[in-house]
Amino acid sequence: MLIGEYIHTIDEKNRMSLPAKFRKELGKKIIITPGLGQCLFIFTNKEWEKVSKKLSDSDNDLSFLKADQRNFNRYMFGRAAEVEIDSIGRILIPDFLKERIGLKNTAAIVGVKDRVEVWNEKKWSEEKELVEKQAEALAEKLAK
Amino acid sequence: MLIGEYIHTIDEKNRMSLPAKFRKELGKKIIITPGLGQCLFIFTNKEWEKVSKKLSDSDNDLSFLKADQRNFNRYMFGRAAEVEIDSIGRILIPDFLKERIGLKNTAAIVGVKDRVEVWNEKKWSEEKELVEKQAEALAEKLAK
DNA sequence: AACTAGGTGGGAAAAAGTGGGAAATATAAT
DNA sequence: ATTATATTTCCCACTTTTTCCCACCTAGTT
Repeated sequence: MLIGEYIHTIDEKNRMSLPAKFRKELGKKIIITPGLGQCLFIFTNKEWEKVSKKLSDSDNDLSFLKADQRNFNRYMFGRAAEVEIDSIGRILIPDFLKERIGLKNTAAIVGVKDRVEVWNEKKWSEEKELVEKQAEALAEKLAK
Repeated sequence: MLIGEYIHTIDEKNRMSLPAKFRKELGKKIIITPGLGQCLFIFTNKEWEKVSKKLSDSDNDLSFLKADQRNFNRYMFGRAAEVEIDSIGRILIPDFLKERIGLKNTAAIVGVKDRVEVWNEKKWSEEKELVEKQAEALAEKLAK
């Protein structure tokens, strides 16, 4: 199970090492896509096949005839990347994905059960604060 | 699987190199046609056979009016071109297809599962923004 | 202190992308 | 039919990017 939060560097060559704890589970190749919200999703190959099968109405070879389907597939596949993990556990993050979530020098890498999320470090800490506050409020509400 | 986005040049001879990552899957010959939306579709030979079979099959489930179907087929087949990939991975893009989608010096080449789309770079980034905005709504819609 | 493990950085080699000239083919003009 | 002109194809060369490998740094251990 992929859990925990790590802050890693993205160097000038767009390389980012994956947390050692994640490597075994992620395998040799991963799929990295824009996620919902301001982050990227990293899927294992297996996980991705599940996801993509669901998304792309697989018993319709002509899915491109439907505008909605076309747009969604463009969104999901056009902005995904299949990435190899190198011999020491690093991946390359394509520029177009870096740009999408405003990645610069450092990234927050977060395990979320069966996927990994990649955040701009600052945005991640904001997100955390937000979620914490909501959690506290929720807790109080529940305490009553 | 064809995924990801690449920006390539189209030179004065109408040559455009295909992303190295796509070449294996695309093979030696491809079919390039006007796509739906402001882009071109590139299919592998195999994929094209599937698509064209389905499209021309008169008892398919597309519930087109006959005239509509005729026109659509004219659109898809009449302007499709079979194109060879040269020894270093480039193709020639016919002028009439360039004109159709307003291609100039650079193109966005986008893998969408089992087809490739070619966009005017600027239009592609506009399209991305648009789809991004619609994505959540779309996801919900498709989830149904 | 030396060792190990995880993370970071950099140089050299290889691959990918781009451009341009010459040969081959096609098109047009005389 | 022949020459001239344009277009396409093939090949080579340059530049940039990517990949591969090795070295270093830091923190925790022996």
